[in-house]
Amino acid sequence: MSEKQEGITAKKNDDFSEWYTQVVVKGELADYGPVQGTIAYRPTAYAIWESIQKQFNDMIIGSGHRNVYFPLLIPESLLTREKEHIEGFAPEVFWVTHGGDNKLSERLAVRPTSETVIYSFYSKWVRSWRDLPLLLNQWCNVLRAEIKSTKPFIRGSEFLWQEGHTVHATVNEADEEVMRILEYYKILVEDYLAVPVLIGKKSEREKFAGAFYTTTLEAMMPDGKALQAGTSHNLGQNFSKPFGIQFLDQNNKSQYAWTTSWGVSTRLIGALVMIHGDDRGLVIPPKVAPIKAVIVPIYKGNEGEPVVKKANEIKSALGKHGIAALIDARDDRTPGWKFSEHEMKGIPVRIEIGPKDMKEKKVVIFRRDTAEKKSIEESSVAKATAELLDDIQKNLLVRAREALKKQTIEAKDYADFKKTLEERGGFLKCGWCGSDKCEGSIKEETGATIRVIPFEQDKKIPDCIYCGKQGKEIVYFARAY
RNA sequence: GGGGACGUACGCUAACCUGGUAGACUACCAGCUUUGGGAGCUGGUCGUCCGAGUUCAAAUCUCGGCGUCCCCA
Repeated sequence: MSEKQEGITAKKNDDFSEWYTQVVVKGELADYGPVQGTIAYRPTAYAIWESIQKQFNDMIIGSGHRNVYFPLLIPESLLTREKEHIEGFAPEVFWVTHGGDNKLSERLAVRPTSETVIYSFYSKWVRSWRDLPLLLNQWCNVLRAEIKSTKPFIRGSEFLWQEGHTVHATVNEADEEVMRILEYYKILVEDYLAVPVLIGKKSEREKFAGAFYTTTLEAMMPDGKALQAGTSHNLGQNFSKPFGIQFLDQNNKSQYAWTTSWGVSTRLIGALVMIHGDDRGLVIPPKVAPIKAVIVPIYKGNEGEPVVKKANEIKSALGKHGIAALIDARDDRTPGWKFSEHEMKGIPVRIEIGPKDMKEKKVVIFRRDTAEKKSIEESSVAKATAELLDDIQKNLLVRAREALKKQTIEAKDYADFKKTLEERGGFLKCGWCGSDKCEGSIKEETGATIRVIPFEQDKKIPDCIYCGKQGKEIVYFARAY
């Protein structure tokens, strides 16, 4: 492959960070904005996001949730009402202080998350046990001032997400909701994005600011750093009390409600780029790819017409199977150029049709994940493409699972823990005594934090990796994005 | 949170040290020729991150801001 500058020049294994930036920018997913940490989501990235929205909406609407929209601006007095919550978010809140030239009497926060503003409504809307559960979700943007190390999709000052906010009569119902959503997230992330995750709880130190407890999905990136792919929180009565979300139960007794919140963001796009991309560029999992196949007609001089006509026939054959395809019949680009470009942009399947194929009634079909090409009967192209798309989707998840397995390492002792973390990163599986002190010391000494306390615990719990006392739980430590 | 490197056209880069007409490649536009792994010829368009200072003169020197990347925590 030539080293032309418009291609991806960084290697994924040599310079991961530079490689990621090139794939995102040159693959035309995003472009940097004029304000730090902001990006434009270009058509391919936005289409992937819409695909995520569709899948997740189908799941939550099916289970009785409804979509809504709440205000962007939150008065300071409201944002600061729950103490732990504001302490967690204070450093990254953007404040609106002026309307035109006039200084506002109260500062307004641009939402970093919407619990507080939403609960100001919920306190009015929830009156009776008959109003519960209240199951609402919104798709919106949020802003968090990120001063250092921003990365497109992974960490930015503005991102898109969904935030679900539900109210329940009992803690059990809230628990069930938290787990239901976590399960939906797992399906979304693994079955659609082909990104395997570990699921479990966060430690007290790492939980959402103000939460009773937080559950999480954690993915592992090829450079050995963990990425939080989504979270689902049980907020207990921590918010219902300061915000006055109360209802009268069947016994005419006033009760504080139990609330949950949960979200996934456009960060998921970053995860799929990091996990599936290669030295040629993006690899988009077929289920979320806006264009599943690109057809490249190849011809000499004035022989193009029958080839382009054939390409159109193939496109409509694919269309009948529900496969969105694009014909690239530009005559100012050579086939090789087109191949490189579509590979860089991650289109899962390419179909090449030229004079040789026309004679034999065949086409060449190429799969992006393994870069394999083969010649097939033209009459079977739709079926073959559908099968190939399925196979690519499966293969991406299998490959990613293997990588996750290799990057999940049992630490023998603390020296081994530090050595492994330093050399290759990954999830370090070990015992933990449950003390915040050990967790904090490890973070200070190594930069690693408890990413997840898995729900599925082994029978035998090893001693704490740090203090050597009786282990309470098995946990996974990692450095994280 | 700490440290380092760097900002010149879409991109990559030269001129910077030693102040004096910003140049190459690529991309882009037009035309012609081309098409099975980043095609050729001819012509053309586009640039010194922002602000202040020093100077007759600033891409170049000084200060500040903004931005990007890397390493460590």
